[in-house]
Amino acid sequence: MATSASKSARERVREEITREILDVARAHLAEHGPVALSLRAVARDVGMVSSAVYRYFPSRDDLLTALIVEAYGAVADEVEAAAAASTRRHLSGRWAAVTASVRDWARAHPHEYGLIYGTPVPGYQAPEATIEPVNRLAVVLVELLRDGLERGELTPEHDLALPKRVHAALAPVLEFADLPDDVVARGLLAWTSMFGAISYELFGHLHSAVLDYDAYFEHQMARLAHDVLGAR
Amino acid sequence: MATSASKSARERVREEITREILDVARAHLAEHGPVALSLRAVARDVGMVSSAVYRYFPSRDDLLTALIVEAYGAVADEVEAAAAASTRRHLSGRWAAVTASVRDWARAHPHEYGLIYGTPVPGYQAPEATIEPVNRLAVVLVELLRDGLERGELTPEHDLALPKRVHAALAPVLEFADLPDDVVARGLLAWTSMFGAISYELFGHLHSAVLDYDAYFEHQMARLAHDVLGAR
DNA sequence: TGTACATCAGTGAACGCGCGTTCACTGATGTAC
DNA sequence: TGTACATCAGTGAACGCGCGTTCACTGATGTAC
Repeated sequence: MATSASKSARERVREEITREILDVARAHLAEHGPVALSLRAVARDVGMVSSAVYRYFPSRDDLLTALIVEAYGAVADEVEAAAAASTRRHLSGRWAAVTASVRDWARAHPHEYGLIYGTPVPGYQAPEATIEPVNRLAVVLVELLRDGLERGELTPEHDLALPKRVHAALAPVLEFADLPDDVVARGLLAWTSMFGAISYELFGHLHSAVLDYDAYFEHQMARLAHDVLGAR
Repeated sequence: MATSASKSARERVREEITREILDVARAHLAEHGPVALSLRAVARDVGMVSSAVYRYFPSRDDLLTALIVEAYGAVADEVEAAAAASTRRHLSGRWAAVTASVRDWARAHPHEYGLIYGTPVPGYQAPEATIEPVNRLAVVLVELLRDGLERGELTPEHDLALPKRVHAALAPVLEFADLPDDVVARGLLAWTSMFGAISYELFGHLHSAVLDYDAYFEHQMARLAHDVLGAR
Protein backbone atom coordinates (compact mmCIF):
# COMPACT_ATOMS: atom_id res chain seq x y z
CA MET A 1 0.00 0.00 0.00
CA ALA A 2 2.75 2.38 0.99
CA THR A 3 4.61 1.29 -2.10
CA SER A 4 1.72 1.98 -4.42
CA ALA A 5 1.09 5.29 -2.71
CA SER A 6 4.66 6.45 -3.24
CA LYS A 7 4.64 5.09 -6.72
CA SER A 8 1.61 7.20 -7.46
CA ALA A 9 3.42 10.11 -5.84
CA ARG A 10 5.90 10.05 -8.68
CA GLU A 11 3.03 9.63 -11.06
CA ARG A 12 1.20 12.55 -9.54
CA VAL A 13 4.20 14.78 -10.09
CA ARG A 14 4.44 13.51 -13.62
CA GLU A 15 0.83 14.35 -14.25
CA GLU A 16 1.26 17.76 -12.70
CA ILE A 17 4.18 18.62 -14.93
CA THR A 18 2.45 17.22 -17.98
CA ARG A 19 -0.42 19.54 -17.15
CA GLU A 20 1.92 22.46 -16.73
CA ILE A 21 3.52 21.83 -20.11
CA LEU A 22 0.11 21.61 -21.72
CA ASP A 23 -1.06 24.79 -20.03
CA VAL A 24 1.97 26.73 -21.18
CA ALA A 25 1.65 25.25 -24.65
CA ARG A 26 -2.01 26.27 -24.77
CA ALA A 27 -1.08 29.79 -23.78
CA HIS A 28 1.52 29.91 -26.54
CA LEU A 29 -1.02 28.55 -28.97
CA ALA A 30 -3.49 31.22 -27.93
CA GLU A 31 -0.93 33.94 -28.45
CA HIS A 32 0.97 32.91 -31.55
CA GLY A 33 -1.04 30.20 -33.24
CA PRO A 34 -0.22 26.58 -33.89
CA VAL A 35 2.41 27.27 -36.53
CA ALA A 36 4.61 29.14 -34.11
CA LEU A 37 4.22 26.59 -31.35
CA SER A 38 7.78 25.75 -30.41
CA LEU A 39 8.86 23.03 -28.08
CA ARG A 40 11.87 25.04 -27.04
CA ALA A 41 9.83 28.12 -26.20
CA VAL A 42 7.37 26.06 -24.19
CA ALA A 43 10.22 24.41 -22.30
CA ARG A 44 11.73 27.82 -21.54
CA ASP A 45 8.45 29.06 -20.09
CA VAL A 46 7.93 25.94 -18.05
CA GLY A 47 11.44 26.42 -16.70
CA MET A 48 13.10 23.31 -18.02
CA VAL A 49 15.61 22.61 -20.69
CA SER A 50 14.12 21.77 -24.06
CA SER A 51 15.25 18.17 -24.09
CA ALA A 52 13.45 17.52 -20.82
CA VAL A 53 10.10 17.93 -22.55
CA TYR A 54 10.86 14.72 -24.38
CA ARG A 55 10.29 12.87 -21.12
CA TYR A 56 6.65 13.89 -21.48
CA PHE A 57 5.98 14.18 -25.19
CA PRO A 58 7.86 12.17 -27.77
CA SER A 59 7.80 15.02 -30.29
CA ARG A 60 6.45 18.44 -31.04
CA ASP A 61 3.67 16.89 -33.08
CA ASP A 62 2.48 14.83 -30.15
CA LEU A 63 2.30 17.97 -28.07
CA LEU A 64 0.19 19.63 -30.74
CA THR A 65 -1.99 16.55 -30.96
CA ALA A 66 -2.61 16.68 -27.24
CA LEU A 67 -3.71 20.30 -27.59
CA ILE A 68 -6.08 19.37 -30.40
CA VAL A 69 -7.64 16.66 -28.29
CA GLU A 70 -7.98 19.06 -25.38
CA ALA A 71 -9.60 21.66 -27.60
CA TYR A 72 -12.24 19.21 -28.77
CA GLY A 73 -12.83 18.28 -25.17
CA ALA A 74 -13.26 21.91 -24.22
CA VAL A 75 -15.93 22.52 -26.87
CA ALA A 76 -17.69 19.34 -25.86
CA ASP A 77 -17.71 20.51 -22.25
CA GLU A 78 -19.22 23.85 -23.21
CA VAL A 79 -21.84 22.34 -25.45
CA GLU A 80 -22.85 19.70 -22.94
CA ALA A 81 -23.16 22.32 -20.24
CA ALA A 82 -25.25 24.57 -22.46
CA ALA A 83 -27.53 21.72 -23.40
CA ALA A 84 -27.86 20.56 -19.83
CA ALA A 85 -28.70 24.06 -18.63
CA SER A 86 -31.46 24.46 -21.16
CA THR A 87 -33.34 21.16 -21.02
CA ARG A 88 -36.56 22.90 -20.06
CA ARG A 89 -36.56 25.32 -22.94
CA HIS A 90 -38.08 24.84 -26.34
CA LEU A 91 -36.03 23.35 -29.14
CA SER A 92 -35.29 26.74 -30.63
CA GLY A 93 -34.19 28.03 -27.25
CA ARG A 94 -31.92 25.06 -26.71
CA TRP A 95 -30.50 25.45 -30.19
CA ALA A 96 -29.80 29.09 -29.41
CA ALA A 97 -28.07 28.13 -26.18
CA VAL A 98 -25.95 25.44 -27.76
CA THR A 99 -24.88 27.50 -30.75
CA ALA A 100 -24.10 30.46 -28.52
CA SER A 101 -21.91 28.25 -26.37
CA VAL A 102 -19.86 27.16 -29.37
CA ARG A 103 -19.51 30.72 -30.58
CA ASP A 104 -18.56 32.03 -27.16
CA TRP A 105 -15.89 29.42 -26.79
CA ALA A 106 -14.62 30.12 -30.28
CA ARG A 107 -14.35 33.84 -29.61
CA ALA A 108 -12.60 33.21 -26.31
CA HIS A 109 -10.17 30.73 -27.91
CA PRO A 110 -9.83 31.71 -31.55
CA HIS A 111 -6.60 29.87 -32.17
CA GLU A 112 -7.90 26.69 -30.63
CA TYR A 113 -11.06 27.01 -32.66
CA GLY A 114 -8.99 27.50 -35.78
CA LEU A 115 -6.92 24.52 -34.85
CA ILE A 116 -9.85 22.15 -34.88
CA TYR A 117 -12.39 23.78 -37.21
CA GLY A 118 -10.11 25.78 -39.45
CA THR A 119 -7.48 24.64 -41.88
CA PRO A 120 -6.00 21.39 -40.64
CA VAL A 121 -2.34 21.62 -39.72
CA PRO A 122 -0.43 20.12 -42.67
CA GLY A 123 0.27 16.45 -42.41
CA TYR A 124 -2.40 15.95 -39.84
CA GLN A 125 -5.43 13.80 -39.67
CA ALA A 126 -7.62 13.76 -36.64
CA PRO A 127 -5.93 11.57 -34.05
CA GLU A 128 -7.87 8.65 -32.60
CA ALA A 129 -8.27 10.44 -29.32
CA THR A 130 -10.54 13.06 -30.83
CA ILE A 131 -13.22 10.48 -31.53
CA GLU A 132 -14.54 10.56 -28.01
CA PRO A 133 -15.09 14.35 -27.67
CA VAL A 134 -16.44 14.53 -31.21
CA ASN A 135 -18.92 11.84 -30.28
CA ARG A 136 -20.00 13.81 -27.25
CA LEU A 137 -20.82 16.72 -29.54
CA ALA A 138 -22.77 14.46 -31.84
CA VAL A 139 -24.70 13.04 -28.93
CA VAL A 140 -25.78 16.48 -27.79
CA LEU A 141 -27.07 17.32 -31.25
CA VAL A 142 -28.90 14.02 -31.59
CA GLU A 143 -30.49 14.35 -28.17
CA LEU A 144 -31.63 17.84 -29.04
CA LEU A 145 -33.33 16.58 -32.15
CA ARG A 146 -34.81 13.56 -30.43
CA ASP A 147 -36.27 15.62 -27.62
CA GLY A 148 -37.66 18.06 -30.14
CA LEU A 149 -39.38 15.25 -31.99
CA GLU A 150 -40.76 13.65 -28.87
CA ARG A 151 -42.14 16.92 -27.60
CA GLY A 152 -43.60 17.76 -30.96
CA GLU A 153 -41.53 20.94 -31.23
CA LEU A 154 -39.83 19.68 -34.30
CA THR A 155 -42.21 19.47 -37.19
CA PRO A 156 -40.18 18.72 -40.28
CA GLU A 157 -42.15 19.09 -43.45
CA HIS A 158 -41.57 16.05 -45.54
CA ASP A 159 -41.96 18.02 -48.72
CA LEU A 160 -38.35 17.57 -49.63
CA ALA A 161 -38.02 13.81 -49.33
CA LEU A 162 -34.54 12.34 -49.23
CA PRO A 163 -33.48 10.77 -52.52
CA LYS A 164 -32.20 7.22 -52.20
CA ARG A 165 -28.67 8.27 -53.00
CA VAL A 166 -28.67 10.86 -50.24
CA HIS A 167 -30.17 8.40 -47.80
CA ALA A 168 -27.38 5.97 -48.66
CA ALA A 169 -24.78 8.70 -48.32
CA LEU A 170 -25.91 9.30 -44.77
CA ALA A 171 -25.73 5.65 -43.73
CA PRO A 172 -23.10 5.97 -40.97
CA VAL A 173 -24.67 8.98 -39.36
CA LEU A 174 -28.16 7.53 -39.65
CA GLU A 175 -27.07 4.43 -37.81
CA PHE A 176 -25.52 6.58 -35.11
CA ALA A 177 -28.48 8.90 -34.68
CA ASP A 178 -31.39 6.50 -35.12
CA LEU A 179 -33.74 9.28 -36.23
CA PRO A 180 -35.75 9.91 -39.43
CA ASP A 181 -33.38 10.57 -42.29
CA ASP A 182 -34.65 14.04 -43.09
CA VAL A 183 -34.30 15.05 -39.47
CA VAL A 184 -30.71 13.90 -39.51
CA ALA A 185 -30.01 15.75 -42.75
CA ARG A 186 -31.56 18.90 -41.35
CA GLY A 187 -29.64 18.58 -38.13
CA LEU A 188 -26.35 18.16 -39.95
CA LEU A 189 -27.06 21.10 -42.20
CA ALA A 190 -27.89 23.33 -39.27
CA TRP A 191 -24.78 22.13 -37.47
CA THR A 192 -22.38 22.78 -40.35
CA SER A 193 -24.14 26.07 -41.04
CA MET A 194 -23.43 27.14 -37.51
CA PHE A 195 -19.75 26.48 -38.06
CA GLY A 196 -19.94 28.42 -41.29
CA ALA A 197 -21.41 31.39 -39.46
CA ILE A 198 -18.83 31.24 -36.68
CA SER A 199 -15.87 30.78 -38.99
CA TYR A 200 -17.05 33.51 -41.29
CA GLU A 201 -17.21 35.91 -38.39
CA LEU A 202 -14.07 34.74 -36.61
CA PHE A 203 -11.93 34.63 -39.71
CA GLY A 204 -12.83 38.18 -40.54
CA HIS A 205 -15.19 37.84 -43.47
CA LEU A 206 -17.99 39.81 -41.88
CA HIS A 207 -15.68 42.76 -41.45
CA SER A 208 -17.22 45.85 -42.98
CA ALA A 209 -20.35 43.87 -43.83
CA VAL A 210 -22.04 43.50 -40.47
CA LEU A 211 -21.81 45.79 -37.47
CA ASP A 212 -23.25 43.89 -34.55
CA TYR A 213 -21.99 40.33 -34.58
CA ASP A 214 -23.94 39.27 -31.51
CA ALA A 215 -27.31 40.34 -32.83
CA TYR A 216 -26.50 38.99 -36.26
CA PHE A 217 -25.46 35.57 -35.04
CA GLU A 218 -28.38 35.16 -32.70
CA HIS A 219 -30.80 36.02 -35.45
CA GLN A 220 -29.22 33.71 -37.99
CA MET A 221 -29.27 30.84 -35.53
CA ALA A 222 -32.97 31.47 -34.91
CA ARG A 223 -33.46 31.36 -38.64
CA LEU A 224 -31.65 28.04 -38.85
CA ALA A 225 -33.77 26.59 -36.06
CA HIS A 226 -36.94 27.73 -37.76
CA ASP A 227 -36.17 27.25 -41.43
CA VAL A 228 -33.74 24.35 -41.45
CA LEU A 229 -34.52 22.35 -38.35
CA GLY A 230 -38.21 23.11 -38.63
CA ALA A 231 -38.55 24.09 -35.01
CA ARG A 232 -41.89 25.21 -33.58
CA MET B 1 7.10 55.35 -79.70
CA ALA B 2 10.07 53.06 -80.17
CA THR B 3 11.25 54.08 -76.73
CA SER B 4 8.02 53.22 -75.04
CA ALA B 5 7.90 49.92 -76.93
CA SER B 6 11.33 48.86 -75.72
CA LYS B 7 10.55 50.11 -72.26
CA SER B 8 7.53 47.88 -72.19
CA ALA B 9 9.74 45.05 -73.45
CA ARG B 10 11.61 45.14 -70.19
CA GLU B 11 8.32 45.46 -68.41
CA ARG B 12 6.91 42.48 -70.25
CA VAL B 13 9.82 40.34 -69.13
CA ARG B 14 9.31 41.58 -65.64
CA GLU B 15 5.66 40.62 -65.72
CA GLU B 16 6.50 37.23 -67.15
CA ILE B 17 8.95 36.45 -64.41
CA THR B 18 6.62 37.77 -61.77
CA ARG B 19 4.03 35.36 -63.15
CA GLU B 20 6.50 32.51 -63.10
CA ILE B 21 7.38 33.16 -59.47
CA LEU B 22 3.71 33.26 -58.58
CA ASP B 23 2.99 30.06 -60.46
CA VAL B 24 5.78 28.21 -58.74
CA ALA B 25 4.73 29.66 -55.42
CA ARG B 26 1.16 28.53 -56.03
CA ALA B 27 2.39 25.03 -56.82
CA HIS B 28 4.38 24.98 -53.59
CA LEU B 29 1.36 26.24 -51.73
CA ALA B 30 -0.76 23.50 -53.23
CA GLU B 31 1.72 20.86 -52.21
CA HIS B 32 2.92 21.92 -48.80
CA GLY B 33 0.52 24.54 -47.52
CA PRO B 34 1.08 28.19 -46.71
CA VAL B 35 3.15 27.57 -43.61
CA ALA B 36 5.84 25.77 -45.55
CA LEU B 37 5.93 28.34 -48.33
CA SER B 38 9.59 29.29 -48.53
CA LEU B 39 11.03 32.06 -50.61
CA ARG B 40 14.24 30.14 -51.04
CA ALA B 41 12.51 27.02 -52.26
CA VAL B 42 10.44 29.02 -54.72
CA ALA B 43 13.56 30.77 -56.00
CA ARG B 44 15.30 27.42 -56.45
CA ASP B 45 12.41 26.09 -58.52
CA VAL B 46 12.21 29.21 -60.62
CA GLY B 47 15.92 28.84 -61.24
CA MET B 48 17.20 31.97 -59.61
CA VAL B 49 19.10 32.73 -56.52
CA SER B 50 16.95 33.51 -53.49
CA SER B 51 17.95 37.13 -53.24
CA ALA B 52 16.81 37.76 -56.82
CA VAL B 53 13.21 37.24 -55.77
CA TYR B 54 13.48 40.46 -53.81
CA ARG B 55 13.52 42.30 -57.13
CA TYR B 56 9.91 41.18 -57.49
CA PHE B 57 8.52 40.84 -53.99
CA PRO B 58 9.81 42.90 -51.09
CA SER B 59 9.32 40.02 -48.64
CA ARG B 60 7.94 36.56 -48.18
CA ASP B 61 4.77 38.00 -46.73
CA ASP B 62 4.13 40.05 -49.84
CA LEU B 63 4.46 36.92 -51.91
CA LEU B 64 1.91 35.19 -49.72
CA THR B 65 -0.37 38.19 -49.94
CA ALA B 66 -0.20 38.06 -53.73
CA LEU B 67 -1.25 34.41 -53.58
CA ILE B 68 -4.16 35.25 -51.33
CA VAL B 69 -5.36 37.92 -53.71
CA GLU B 70 -5.03 35.53 -56.63
CA ALA B 71 -6.97 32.86 -54.79
CA TYR B 72 -9.85 35.23 -54.18
CA GLY B 73 -9.74 36.16 -57.83
CA ALA B 74 -9.84 32.52 -58.84
CA VAL B 75 -12.97 31.82 -56.79
CA ALA B 76 -14.59 34.94 -58.14
CA ASP B 77 -13.84 33.77 -61.69
CA GLU B 78 -15.41 30.40 -61.05
CA VAL B 79 -18.46 31.82 -59.39
CA GLU B 80 -19.04 34.43 -62.07
CA ALA B 81 -18.69 31.81 -64.77
CA ALA B 82 -21.12 29.48 -63.03
CA ALA B 83 -23.63 32.28 -62.57
CA ALA B 84 -23.26 33.43 -66.16
CA ALA B 85 -23.71 29.90 -67.48
CA SER B 86 -26.93 29.41 -65.57
CA THR B 87 -28.85 32.64 -66.12
CA ARG B 88 -31.74 30.81 -67.71
CA ARG B 89 -32.26 28.38 -64.86
CA HIS B 90 -34.46 28.80 -61.84
CA LEU B 91 -33.07 30.35 -58.71
CA SER B 92 -32.56 26.96 -57.08
CA GLY B 93 -30.73 25.75 -60.17
CA ARG B 94 -28.49 28.78 -60.23
CA TRP B 95 -27.82 28.42 -56.53
CA ALA B 96 -26.86 24.80 -57.15
CA ALA B 97 -24.53 25.83 -59.95
CA VAL B 98 -22.87 28.58 -57.96
CA THR B 99 -22.37 26.54 -54.81
CA ALA B 100 -21.05 23.62 -56.83
CA SER B 101 -18.52 25.90 -58.50
CA VAL B 102 -17.19 27.04 -55.14
CA ARG B 103 -16.98 23.49 -53.87
CA ASP B 104 -15.32 22.22 -57.03
CA TRP B 105 -12.72 24.92 -56.85
CA ALA B 106 -12.16 24.24 -53.16
CA ARG B 107 -11.65 20.54 -53.76
CA ALA B 108 -9.28 21.23 -56.62
CA HIS B 109 -7.30 23.77 -54.59
CA PRO B 110 -7.69 22.80 -50.95
CA HIS B 111 -4.70 24.73 -49.69
CA GLU B 112 -5.77 27.87 -51.46
CA TYR B 113 -9.27 27.45 -50.12
CA GLY B 114 -7.86 26.99 -46.66
CA LEU B 115 -5.73 30.05 -47.14
CA ILE B 116 -8.70 32.32 -47.70
CA TYR B 117 -11.60 30.62 -45.94
CA GLY B 118 -9.76 28.66 -43.28
CA THR B 119 -7.72 29.90 -40.37
CA PRO B 120 -6.11 33.19 -41.29
CA VAL B 121 -2.33 33.06 -41.45
CA PRO B 122 -1.11 34.58 -38.17
CA GLY B 123 -0.45 38.28 -38.26
CA TYR B 124 -2.55 38.71 -41.32
CA GLN B 125 -5.55 40.77 -42.11
CA ALA B 126 -7.08 40.77 -45.54
CA PRO B 127 -4.98 43.05 -47.74
CA GLU B 128 -6.69 45.90 -49.54
CA ALA B 129 -6.34 44.12 -52.84
CA THR B 130 -8.81 41.42 -51.80
CA ILE B 131 -11.64 43.92 -51.69
CA GLU B 132 -12.19 43.81 -55.42
CA PRO B 133 -12.56 40.02 -55.86
CA VAL B 134 -14.60 39.77 -52.67
CA ASN B 135 -16.92 42.39 -54.10
CA ARG B 136 -17.29 40.40 -57.28
CA LEU B 137 -18.47 37.47 -55.20
CA ALA B 138 -20.93 39.64 -53.35
CA VAL B 139 -22.26 41.01 -56.61
CA VAL B 140 -22.98 37.53 -57.93
CA LEU B 141 -24.92 36.65 -54.82
CA VAL B 142 -26.89 39.89 -54.87
CA GLU B 143 -27.74 39.53 -58.54
CA LEU B 144 -28.91 36.00 -57.90
CA LEU B 145 -31.26 37.19 -55.21
CA ARG B 146 -32.46 40.19 -57.21
CA ASP B 147 -33.23 38.07 -60.26
CA GLY B 148 -35.03 35.58 -58.07
CA LEU B 149 -37.17 38.32 -56.61
CA GLU B 150 -37.94 39.91 -59.97
CA ARG B 151 -38.92 36.61 -61.49
CA GLY B 152 -41.01 35.69 -58.50
CA GLU B 153 -38.96 32.59 -57.80
CA LEU B 154 -37.97 33.88 -54.44
CA THR B 155 -40.90 34.01 -52.09
CA PRO B 156 -39.55 34.82 -48.68
CA GLU B 157 -42.11 34.40 -45.97
CA HIS B 158 -42.09 37.45 -43.83
CA ASP B 159 -43.06 35.45 -40.80
CA LEU B 160 -39.71 36.00 -39.16
CA ALA B 161 -39.43 39.75 -39.40
CA LEU B 162 -36.06 41.33 -38.76
CA PRO B 163 -35.76 42.91 -35.33
CA LYS B 164 -34.55 46.50 -35.40
CA ARG B 165 -31.24 45.56 -33.87
CA VAL B 166 -30.58 43.00 -36.58
CA HIS B 167 -31.63 45.42 -39.28
CA ALA B 168 -29.14 47.91 -37.87
CA ALA B 169 -26.45 45.28 -37.65
CA LEU B 170 -26.81 44.66 -41.35
CA ALA B 171 -26.52 48.31 -42.34
CA PRO B 172 -23.38 48.09 -44.51
CA VAL B 173 -24.49 45.02 -46.40
CA LEU B 174 -28.01 46.38 -46.82
CA GLU B 175 -26.66 49.50 -48.42
CA PHE B 176 -24.54 47.43 -50.74
CA ALA B 177 -27.27 45.02 -51.78
CA ASP B 178 -30.27 47.33 -51.93
CA LEU B 179 -32.70 44.47 -51.31
CA PRO B 180 -35.30 43.75 -48.61
CA ASP B 181 -33.56 43.16 -45.32
CA ASP B 182 -34.87 39.67 -44.79
CA VAL B 183 -33.73 38.66 -48.26
CA VAL B 184 -30.27 39.93 -47.47
CA ALA B 185 -30.19 38.10 -44.17
CA ARG B 186 -31.33 34.90 -45.84
CA GLY B 187 -28.80 35.28 -48.59
CA LEU B 188 -25.98 35.81 -46.14
CA LEU B 189 -27.04 32.84 -44.07
CA ALA B 190 -27.19 30.59 -47.12
CA TRP B 191 -23.81 31.88 -48.23
CA THR B 192 -22.04 31.30 -44.92
CA SER B 193 -23.80 27.96 -44.59
CA MET B 194 -22.36 26.91 -47.92
CA PHE B 195 -18.88 27.69 -46.61
CA GLY B 196 -19.68 25.73 -43.48
CA ALA B 197 -20.64 22.72 -45.57
CA ILE B 198 -17.56 22.96 -47.76
CA SER B 199 -15.15 23.51 -44.89
CA TYR B 200 -16.70 20.73 -42.86
CA GLU B 201 -16.17 18.34 -45.73
CA LEU B 202 -12.79 19.62 -46.83
CA PHE B 203 -11.32 19.79 -43.37
CA GLY B 204 -12.25 16.19 -42.71
CA HIS B 205 -15.17 16.47 -40.33
CA LEU B 206 -17.53 14.41 -42.47
CA HIS B 207 -15.11 11.55 -42.42
CA SER B 208 -16.83 8.38 -41.22
CA ALA B 209 -20.13 10.28 -41.01
CA VAL B 210 -21.12 10.62 -44.66
CA LEU B 211 -20.19 8.31 -47.53
CA ASP B 212 -21.06 10.20 -50.70
CA TYR B 213 -19.95 13.78 -50.43
CA ASP B 214 -21.26 14.80 -53.84
CA ALA B 215 -24.79 13.62 -53.24
CA TYR B 216 -24.74 14.98 -49.73
CA PHE B 217 -23.57 18.44 -50.70
CA GLU B 218 -25.96 18.75 -53.60
CA HIS B 219 -28.89 17.83 -51.41
CA GLN B 220 -27.93 20.18 -48.61
CA MET B 221 -27.56 23.05 -51.04
CA ALA B 222 -31.03 22.31 -52.40
CA ARG B 223 -32.28 22.41 -48.85
CA LEU B 224 -30.64 25.77 -48.28
CA ALA B 225 -32.19 27.17 -51.45
CA HIS B 226 -35.60 25.92 -50.43
CA ASP B 227 -35.63 26.41 -46.68
CA VAL B 228 -33.34 29.39 -46.18
CA LEU B 229 -33.52 31.38 -49.38
CA GLY B 230 -37.17 30.50 -49.86
CA ALA B 231 -36.73 29.51 -53.48
CA ARG B 232 -39.65 28.31 -55.59
C1' DT C 1 23.67 56.43 -85.80
C1' DG C 2 26.97 56.51 -81.86
C1' DT C 3 28.57 57.35 -77.43
C1' DA C 4 28.23 58.16 -72.17
C1' DC C 5 25.54 57.38 -68.51
C1' DA C 6 21.62 55.49 -65.70
C1' DT C 7 18.69 51.90 -64.55
C1' DC C 8 17.72 47.48 -63.46
C1' DA C 9 18.01 42.06 -62.95
C1' DG C 10 20.44 38.68 -61.14
C1' DT C 11 24.73 36.74 -58.40
C1' DG C 12 27.03 34.80 -54.50
C1' DA C 13 28.54 35.15 -50.05
C1' DA C 14 27.38 36.09 -45.59
C1' DC C 15 24.51 37.45 -41.31
C1' DG C 16 22.05 35.65 -37.40
C1' DC C 17 18.27 32.99 -36.09
C1' DG C 18 15.54 29.45 -33.70
C1' DC C 19 14.21 25.22 -34.46
C1' DG C 20 13.58 19.72 -33.42
C1' DT C 21 15.99 16.09 -31.86
C1' DT C 22 19.89 13.09 -29.93
C1' DC C 23 22.99 11.66 -26.44
C1' DA C 24 25.90 10.76 -22.59
C1' DC C 25 25.58 12.37 -18.04
C1' DT C 26 24.09 13.29 -13.00
C1' DG C 27 21.33 12.92 -9.22
C1' DA C 28 17.08 11.96 -7.03
C1' DT C 29 13.28 8.82 -6.15
C1' DG C 30 11.31 4.20 -5.88
C1' DT C 31 11.84 -1.10 -5.36
C1' DA C 32 13.30 -5.62 -3.64
C1' DC C 33 15.25 -8.35 -0.38
C1' DT D 1 15.05 -0.74 9.12
C1' DG D 2 18.98 -0.83 5.90
C1' DT D 3 21.40 -1.71 1.86
C1' DA D 4 22.06 -2.56 -3.36
C1' DC D 5 20.11 -1.86 -7.47
C1' DA D 6 16.80 -0.07 -10.99
C1' DT D 7 14.08 3.46 -12.74
C1' DC D 8 13.25 7.85 -14.04
C1' DA D 9 13.51 13.26 -14.54
C1' DG D 10 16.17 16.69 -15.88
C1' DT D 11 20.85 18.74 -17.69
C1' DG D 12 23.83 20.73 -21.09
C1' DA D 13 26.20 20.43 -25.14
C1' DA D 14 25.96 19.42 -29.74
C1' DC D 15 24.04 17.98 -34.47
C1' DG D 16 22.36 19.73 -38.83
C1' DC D 17 18.88 22.30 -40.87
C1' DG D 18 16.60 25.78 -43.76
C1' DC D 19 15.06 29.97 -43.28
C1' DG D 20 14.50 35.48 -44.44
C1' DT D 21 17.07 39.16 -45.48
C1' DT D 22 21.18 42.28 -46.60
C1' DC D 23 24.88 43.80 -49.39
C1' DA D 24 28.48 44.81 -52.59
C1' DC D 25 29.13 43.20 -57.11
C1' DT D 26 28.68 42.30 -62.36
C1' DG D 27 26.71 42.64 -66.60
C1' DA D 28 22.97 43.51 -69.57
C1' DT D 29 19.31 46.55 -71.17
C1' DG D 30 17.33 51.14 -71.83
C1' DT D 31 17.84 56.46 -72.20
C1' DA D 32 19.52 61.05 -73.56
C1' DC D 33 22.03 63.88 -76.35
